[in-house]
Amino acid sequence: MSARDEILNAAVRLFGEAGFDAATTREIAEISGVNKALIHYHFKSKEALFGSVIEKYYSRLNGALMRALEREGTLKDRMARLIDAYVDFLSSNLDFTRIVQRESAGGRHGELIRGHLDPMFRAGTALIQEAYPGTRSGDLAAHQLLISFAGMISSWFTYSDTIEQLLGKDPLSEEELEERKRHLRRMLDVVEKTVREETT
Amino acid sequence: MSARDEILNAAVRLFGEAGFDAATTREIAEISGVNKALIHYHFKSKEALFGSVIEKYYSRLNGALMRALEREGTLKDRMARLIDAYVDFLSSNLDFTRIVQRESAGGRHGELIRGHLDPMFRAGTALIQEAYPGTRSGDLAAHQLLISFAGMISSWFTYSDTIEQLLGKDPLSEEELEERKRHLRRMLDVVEKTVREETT
DNA sequence: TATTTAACTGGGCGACCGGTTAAATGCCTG
DNA sequence: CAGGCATTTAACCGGTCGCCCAGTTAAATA
Repeated sequence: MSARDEILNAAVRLFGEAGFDAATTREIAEISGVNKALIHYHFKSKEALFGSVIEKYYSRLNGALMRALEREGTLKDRMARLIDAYVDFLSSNLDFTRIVQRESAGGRHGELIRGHLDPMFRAGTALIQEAYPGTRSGDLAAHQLLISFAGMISSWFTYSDTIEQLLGKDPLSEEELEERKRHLRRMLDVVEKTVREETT
Repeated sequence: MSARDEILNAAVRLFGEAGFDAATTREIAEISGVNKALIHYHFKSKEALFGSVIEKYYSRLNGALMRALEREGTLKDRMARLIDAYVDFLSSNLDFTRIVQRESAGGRHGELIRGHLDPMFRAGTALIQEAYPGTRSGDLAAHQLLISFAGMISSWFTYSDTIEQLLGKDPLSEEELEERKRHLRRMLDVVEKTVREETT
């Protein structure tokens, strides 16, 4: 692996574990087995390094979600796949997940995160509204549903430590993640049925 | 107001706006119109000050949720009130909301947050399981439902900036918050009906 | 009035941070 | 083999941070 990639890997790990401020370029250099001056050679600054990390992972996430959506099937099937793909991506990139959660909460890098989140949200609401015209307004409006499902998904990771205490099991294990996915599909089921009945 | 309270108010604001690391004791002192050494006189350290802030607001949150639960009504009514009270508290304490969101994501203060979250989650699951024995396991298990609703509620604040871009309206305004509450109550409606039917 | 106690002040220290510089070296390729 | 890019080394800087300490003020207590 190139030194540049080593730096990126160490960066996402440290940013995820400690947060942007507490993560030092010195430690990132140490972990990636690279001199700290090299970080400023490849990336101009700590901020820019952070931006590269975000860019890299959002690009991957976007690809994963697109792939899940583009395959054939009913909208409900594609949505179920979308949820699965989202859960899979977050659980496979826990450091990134933590970074996004921390920084999207009104941090200095909120703009960066928002720039990636916004088109995804727009695409999502448009998709729902096309299939279910009843969701253009009302208690089950498309944007409300989207935020709700996004929250249901991310909360499993947000509260993972608390859930572990609660269940006595690792919520990030393969089994528990599958159970969470079943729950989410079931919620989709229940909501979709209601929305469908209201439209007709 | 006592100097101690001034410090606490400035602290929750700065911790919320900038995060623990970026918030400096000097600026907290400046905002609260107090000498910076006084912070270390009243609270022993920056960490301890942070702990006092968390303690203060979780104590209030606990009180608000308890009050919402203890009033009479069916379980569903009490749950709807619980959701309302949670939304009201978060929207009235946005700095605290941001702090919790940031720090609960595997930060250095995760333990502190978890210590408050854990008993609330336990009480919540127990409540659901008592009323709906069917939620002791399965796709709509009590803990899954609890995490889902917690996520639905907090996500409105987590993504508030993105939602604002999306809707062109302030999601934290009185009107939009009421609309969000209606959505949440509707989700509760739909889910409760399903769980009730499955139990019988 | 004398003494204690708590609240508060100003100054500064030591540590660490991100970033810079400049010279030297390894390494691949044309 | 020449040239250019990647990387190392090591010293350094300006700035900021949390925190500590000696001392001051003022009100309560004896």
